[in-house]
Amino acid sequence: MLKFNIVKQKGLMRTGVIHTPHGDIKTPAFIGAATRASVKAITHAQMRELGSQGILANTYHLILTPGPDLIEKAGGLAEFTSWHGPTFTDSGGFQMLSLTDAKIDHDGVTFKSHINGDKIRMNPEISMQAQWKIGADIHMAFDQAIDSTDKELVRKAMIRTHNWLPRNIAEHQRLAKEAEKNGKYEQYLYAVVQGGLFEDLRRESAELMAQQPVDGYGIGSLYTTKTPETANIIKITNEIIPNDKPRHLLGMGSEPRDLFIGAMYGCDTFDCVAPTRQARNGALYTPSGRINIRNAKYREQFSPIDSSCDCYCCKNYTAAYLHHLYKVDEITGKTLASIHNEHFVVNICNNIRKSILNDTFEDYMADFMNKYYQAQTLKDRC
RNA sequence: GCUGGGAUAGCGAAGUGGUCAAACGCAUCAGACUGUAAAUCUGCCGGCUUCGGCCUUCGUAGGUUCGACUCCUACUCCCAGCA
Repeated sequence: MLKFNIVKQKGLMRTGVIHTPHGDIKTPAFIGAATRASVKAITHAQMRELGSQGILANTYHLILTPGPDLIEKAGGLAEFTSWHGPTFTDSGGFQMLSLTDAKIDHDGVTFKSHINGDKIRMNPEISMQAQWKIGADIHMAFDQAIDSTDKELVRKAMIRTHNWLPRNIAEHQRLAKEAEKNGKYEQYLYAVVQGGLFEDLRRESAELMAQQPVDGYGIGSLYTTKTPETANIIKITNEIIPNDKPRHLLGMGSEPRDLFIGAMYGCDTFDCVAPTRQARNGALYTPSGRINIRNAKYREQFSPIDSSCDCYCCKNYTAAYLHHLYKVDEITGKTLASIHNEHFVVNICNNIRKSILNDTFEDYMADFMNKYYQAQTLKDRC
């Protein structure tokens, strides 16, 4: 079983430490999205420097290339990437949503490779086998992600996820025994709760998941706290799943607010592509809100994006220089901006952790929200 | 000086009698971006606007025509070749 120590808890919210074979993760923590075994535009050394505690890669993408066998041969994801720290893999379940031609059946899914059109078959067993070879510390059960307000569709995806869970667990346990025999490091499995934005479905899913012999939980198919039901769904889910296991809020974090709400209702780790993707596209986070570095007003701002920020970008470069790099499409600009955004969200989680320990979470959150979402009403912020 | 080609919005470039404020690309200006098919996508892009339209444009000045970016004349400038 994955070791998870809760250091301090208040209601659902807590701070703790997840002990993985490749190191500890102090929670709450933002895990960098490294879909193809790379946090886009950022080196792993830079990730360490900005304070990241873990990265999350995607099984589907790594099956396509370079293939799980190769990563296994390299010694696993942490070794292969020279990240050396804690790692997660997503099961490939999200690609059922993002790849429009995914054909889903009772056993699994057939994807058409977005690279060369090859048919790629995935199911719980295939995903588990691939994840064990890729060798991240924490695996996600193969589930069906869905983004729909059609309750029947959401229910079907949930039932499918439930049906697949025992297969995920059985295969995971079989592979764990095999690994133990071969002296390979331990790897752990999170079950993924589904049920969309429907409270009754979420309860049903969480109750079923709570009974399972898994190491932790992913909360899937939630996307943004802009949708008012989201916060409550996180809350009721975490009220049901076991308190003593870590919880990962899958893919949610396109708004800093998502992290506060997730942490407030008991999520321990987060991942999202938004900080790096938005950075590449010129949207940078600052304490007073998101900015677009391409905007003409930054042409002559000879001070950092955020002078209170202690990331490598803000310590060394001006907004005017970044603006220029974006205007001429120099890749360094994307790197600097990605470092800044990734640092921003990693830092929020660090501050949340400290504020839980100091009993100042509410103040920190209120202060952050006021500054970041200044133009919005209090209701919008929560 | 002669001959030929050309001059269209910030730039490049379509359009060769009406459906043209004018395709398309770039640039500009702004917006969006979920477990990443995303260094991507969208909008704007002559002026004004109560967003329905109104007004002024296609080197300059005239002309033909119901009607001209499109045809004719002159002029200005650019390019190529020949003197």
